[in-house]
Amino acid sequence: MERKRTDCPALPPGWKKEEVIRKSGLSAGKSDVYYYSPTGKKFRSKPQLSRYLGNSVDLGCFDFRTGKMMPSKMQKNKQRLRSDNLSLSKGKPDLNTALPIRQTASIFKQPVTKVVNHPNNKVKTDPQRATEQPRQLFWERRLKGLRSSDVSEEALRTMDLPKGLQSMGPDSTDETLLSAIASALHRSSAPITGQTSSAAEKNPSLWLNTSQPLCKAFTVTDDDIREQELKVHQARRSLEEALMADGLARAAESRRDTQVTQL
DNA sequence: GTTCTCGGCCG
DNA sequence: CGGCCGAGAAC
Repeated sequence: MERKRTDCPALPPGWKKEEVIRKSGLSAGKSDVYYYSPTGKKFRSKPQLSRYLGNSVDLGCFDFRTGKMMPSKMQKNKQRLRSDNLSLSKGKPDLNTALPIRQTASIFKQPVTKVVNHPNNKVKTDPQRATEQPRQLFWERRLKGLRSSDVSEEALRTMDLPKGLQSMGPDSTDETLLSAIASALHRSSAPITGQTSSAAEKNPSLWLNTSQPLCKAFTVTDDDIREQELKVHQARRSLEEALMADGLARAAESRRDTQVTQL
C-alpha cells in the first residue's frame, strides 16, 4: 500500500526510494525496497544498482533497505587493507590496480575512472550516463604521492620517464606525470597521445582533452621502442627468476610444515 | 508486451 | 532470518 516514492537524503535529487509492504501470502508483512533513477529505471537490489553505477562506485557501506550510508558496514569490507596483508606474510601480492575514487559523503561519489562497460556483459546502459560520465578536471593531481611498494612496505624505485614526455597543467611534476600516464594506459585501450591541442598548453582548464593524460604531445622514435622492448625483456627475466625462487621457497616451506605436523 | 507481486533459494 | 531474483499474475 505504501505507494509513495520518497526522496532519499543520501541520494542526489531525482532519485526516489519506495517501500512496498507485501499484503498477502506467506510473506505478508514483509517489505520490498525499490529505487528509481532520475530516468525512471527501477532498481530492486544492491547488485543491480551496483552494476548500473559501475565498479568505481563502492556501495559497501550503503544500506539498501534504509537508503542510508552506514559507516558501521565499513569494517565488513571485502577489500583488504594494506596493513592486513602485511600480517599474512605469505600470500600473493596485491594485484589490485583499481584507481582511487573520490571519497565523499554521498554514495554517488564521482568516479575518477571512466566507467567502461565490459563488452561481454549485457547490462543495458543508459546512453546518457555512458556519455556524460563526469571526470574531474586535473584529477590526476590526486595521484600525487602514490607510490608502489613491495610486501614489506618498502617503496619501489619509480621509473624514469623519457625526456620527451612533459607534464602540463597544475602540479607538473614527473611523479604525477608517471601516475597520470600509467592510469591513462590502463583506463582505456585508446592510444595515448597527450594533449595535442596547442591551446591546451596556454589554458589547460579550458582546452583540456579529458580523455588524455596531462601530458604534452610527444613523439615516439624507433629507438624509444627498441629501448623499451629491451626493458620489458629484462623485466620479464627478472620476474621469471623471482617466480622460480618463490616457487622453490614455497615448496621448501610446505615440506617443513608437514614435518612439523608429523611431530 | 510490461509491471507487479510473492515464493523460494541461498548465504 | 533477509537479500536477491525468478516467474507467475495482473494489467
